[in-house]
Parts: sequence; structure tokens; C-alpha cells
Amino acid sequence: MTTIVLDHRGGTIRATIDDEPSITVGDLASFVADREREHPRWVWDDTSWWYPQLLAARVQVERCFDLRLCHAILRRSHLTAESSIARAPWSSWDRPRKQAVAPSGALFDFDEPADDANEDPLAEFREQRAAVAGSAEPSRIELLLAAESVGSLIAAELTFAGLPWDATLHDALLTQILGPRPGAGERPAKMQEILERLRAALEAPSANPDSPVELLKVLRGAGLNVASTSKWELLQIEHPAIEPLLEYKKLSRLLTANGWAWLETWIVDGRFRPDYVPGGVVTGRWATSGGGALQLPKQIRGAVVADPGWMFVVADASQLEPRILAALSGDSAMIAAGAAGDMYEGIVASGAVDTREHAKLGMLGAMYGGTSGESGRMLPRLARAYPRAIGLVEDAARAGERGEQVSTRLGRTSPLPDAAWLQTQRDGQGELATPATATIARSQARSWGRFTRNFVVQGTAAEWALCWMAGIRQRLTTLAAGRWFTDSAHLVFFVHDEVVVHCPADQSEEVARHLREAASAAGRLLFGDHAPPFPVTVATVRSYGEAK
DNA sequence: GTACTGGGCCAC
DNA sequence: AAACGTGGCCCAGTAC
Repeated sequence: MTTIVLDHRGGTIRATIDDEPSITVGDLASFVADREREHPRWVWDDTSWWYPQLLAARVQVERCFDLRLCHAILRRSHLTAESSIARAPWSSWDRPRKQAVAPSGALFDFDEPADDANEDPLAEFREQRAAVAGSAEPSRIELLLAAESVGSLIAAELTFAGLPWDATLHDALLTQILGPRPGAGERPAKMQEILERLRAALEAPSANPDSPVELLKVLRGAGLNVASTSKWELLQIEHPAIEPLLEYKKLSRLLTANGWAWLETWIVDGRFRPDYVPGGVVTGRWATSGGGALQLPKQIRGAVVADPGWMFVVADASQLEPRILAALSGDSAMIAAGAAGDMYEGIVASGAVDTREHAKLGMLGAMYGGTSGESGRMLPRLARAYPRAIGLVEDAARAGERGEQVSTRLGRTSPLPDAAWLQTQRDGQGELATPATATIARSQARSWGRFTRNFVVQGTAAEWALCWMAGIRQRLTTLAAGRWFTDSAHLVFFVHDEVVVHCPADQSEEVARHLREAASAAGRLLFGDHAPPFPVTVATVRSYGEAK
């Protein structure tokens, strides 16, 4: 495969094709469009700098290698711990990405850092190749780097395409729930009504529930014995103020998080274009910035409406994390519990626990490190029925408590705790330790253990999701048969274990099949030919609100 | 005015 | 107010 390394240092774009001397590139978009016919691998410092401008010029690329993202993985991976990259001092390759994409798709104009001159992409690429070649398991880390890189392409394409959003419908929804849009500094009519009821119930005519501190004082003044103003605590109390207060909070949340201001800021030309940040979470999950894309409330998903003649195919991986844990640990009993369909039902059928709800609580507790309530009570039963699976997360937790690192299936490795953490451990364990410092140290160690416990599962699930999306993208490209990607079925939204594809209505059945097949393929990529099934729930809908 | 923190709640 | 992981983002309140 041809490799083309692009370099934009000094304001000039140069390209190195395989090992030939580099050439100067005049027009980037036409150069890439021309060379793309050979299906090369594009190597560049940062997809979020290069790719949005290519997409804006209607140039899509098939594959790339994002040096910054891959550097971050290689820097810490236990599979490449002996490489020059892992041993090198901190450099500009270790910085977070330098470019962000505005909602409009335009690039923000950031100043180039002064030390950019040291970022020779060709040299870095060769070092990264050497790190992979010298790895104990090159195929795993290779797959991870490929998946991370294609993820960066998908992220840019998601932003470019945008999630179809009906602003008129959203406005109607807000008006129905909150009342008509109020003037500046006013509350919507329905919120104001509820506020009056709340004030009457508390006998506090000027109480402002938007201030937690003030609200707490008012609640206590009214004789309510609460330590906070949070929902879960208020729900336990009987008082005429509780109902209007919770209702007020609900409407207030809608107004502030996804109200008219959000609509005006984030919906441009009928599309929601959040900025996706691949690798933005330590575990390898994506982050997003802008518009709260990873927390679109179910309440407003009705405003996500497909274009005329188009549909959404919405797919989410069923019980992804417990299935990942089963596959990761090779626990045949747990794999068997998930083989027939609903994994939690399978756990009940095996006799390990009595109800589906208990199975779910217990598994979540095992993966998060929960100890209290039903969740904690279920753990010993699960540990008896599934010793390898539970053993894997327990081992990860113990490693974290000792300050050690853990890794995902493909070799993404957790960070080390910082110096303050280590000092607290020494303070709690040394000769000068007191019961108080020992307690603090234990609590802190357990907390880091919960992090590493979750890291292996969440991080491997993120790897599965990347492989799934890469497979989806590849299949949809074939389906597009040469059309520009947004003129055919294409991804428009992603959140951890769920994707939305926007497609012409007559493609929806084929798309659904591709989503399922890509899920199985992702399982095989991570866990080999005998991987357990990764079922997906698929819904074909006109509006996102109809899914699930 | 900006920067930061805590409380709270949304998502997976 | 957390318990029990990963996040983003809003508001109030405070420091500067």
C-alpha cells in the first residue's frame, strides 16, 4: 500500500510518497483527490486539522494514520513500553490536538505553536512503525492504531454531515412544555406558574430555586429535613413543595440545557454539528465539545427528524460492557449466558441470581466497583457463577489499588496515578501513618482501583465500538458506489455504543443488515473467530425520538 | 470583566 | 449526598 506523509510546517504543504524525495503540494484538495484513486494511507499529524478542509472541498479519504492520536497510545501502551516513543521526553506530539471545528464546519484560527518546527511527521511515522514492529504483540497495537485513526476520519465526517434537526419542531416542543419563548430575563410562563405554586407551598414569596444554596435554606426554613436539594433526596420526603420543585427543576433543566439559546447556537441549516474528540477520554472513549452531544436528552430527540424521503437506522449494542467482559475474560459460563439473547435473562436462567434486575445491578456493580445495596449483595453470587469474569475486574481493581497500570484488549494502557496519590499512599502506609492517614490512603487506593477496574471494560468496549464504526463506514462506502458520502447512507451520530445512520428510505433494510454484520465482524477483530455474538438492537425510524 | 469551584443533572 | 465508572455543561457564587 502506498503511504503518503503530509507535512504543513512552515506554511508550505509537502508530501512524501513512500520513500521518494518530498514534493511541494500546490492545491491540497486536488492533490489528495487525485492520489486517493490509488487508495493510499494518508499520514498526517492531526486529522482534525487536515480533514475538515478536505471534506469542505468534497474530498473524502479512505484511510489515514493520525500521528498525534497514535503517539498518545504508543506513549503509554504496555505493548510498546520499550520503544523510543515511550522513552522519549515529553514533546509537541504529546500535546492535545491544536485544531477545533466550529459548528459551521469552518476552522477556528488558532496560532501555530512555536515548537511546531520539531514535529517532523515523517520521522515520527518511522518511529511509530518501529515501535509497532518491536512490540510483543504487533497485531493488537496495529489494529488499535488503525481503529483510532479511522475513528478520527469518522469524527470529522460526522461533524461535516451533521445530525438532521428540525428547529421548528424543537421550538414547538419547547413551547408545548415551557410555554412561549419569554423575553430576556423572564421565565417561561409554565415555569413561572410552577414557581408561584412552589413559593406558596414554602411560604417564601421571593424564593429563587435556581440557587441551590438559597433553596436549601428556604427548604430548611419550611421545616424540611434535607442535606441537599438534589432530586433523589427530595423524592424521599412528603411535602406539598416537593412536586412543584421537582417539576420546576425538570423544566429549568430543559430550558437551560436544550432550550431556545441552545437551538440558536447549535442548529445551523437544519443540522447539529458537535465537535467529536476521538481519544478524548482516558479510556479511549470519544469526548465531544459543544452542544452536549453525548447527553442529548431523550425528551428532545423527537426534534431529530430525517430529511424527506430519508430514514434513520438507529442501532445500539445490547449489553455491550458485560459482553465485553465475558469475551475479555474468556469466561465460558458468562459467554453462554449471553449466547441466546438477553444476557441478564441468561444469567437468571443459569441460576446465579433470581431476577433480571438483580443480574443487571450486580453486573454493573462488578464493572463499576459498586459495593452498596443490591449491587454489592449480588457480587458473591456472580463471582461463584462466573469466576473468570469477576476475577478479571477484581484483578484490575487490585492492580489499580497498588498504583499499577492495566490495559485493554488491544493494548491501550491506563495512566499512572499522580505524585500526590503516591505521597498519600506513603503517608498512609509508612511508619508515621495514623489511623486517619491510613483511612484516607485506603479510600484513595480503592477509588483508583474502581477506575482501573472500569478502564479495562470501558476501554475495550470503546475499541469494539471503533471497530464497529470502521466496519459500518466501509460497508456504507461500498453501498454508496461512488456517490458523495452524504448523498447516500452515512453515519450522522455516535455515542459510546450507539450509532445513527441517515439514509434514503429504500436503503434502510440493507443498512440494518450492514450494522448487524459489522457488529459481528468487530467482535471477531477483537476476540478472534470464536468471539461471542455482539447483538445490536436496530430501529428504522423517521425521528430519533421513536427509537427505543 | 475573567477564572474557577461546587451543586446538580443529563447521557452511556 | 453518596453509593458506583466515564464524561459535558449550566447556574450561582466567589476571588481577582
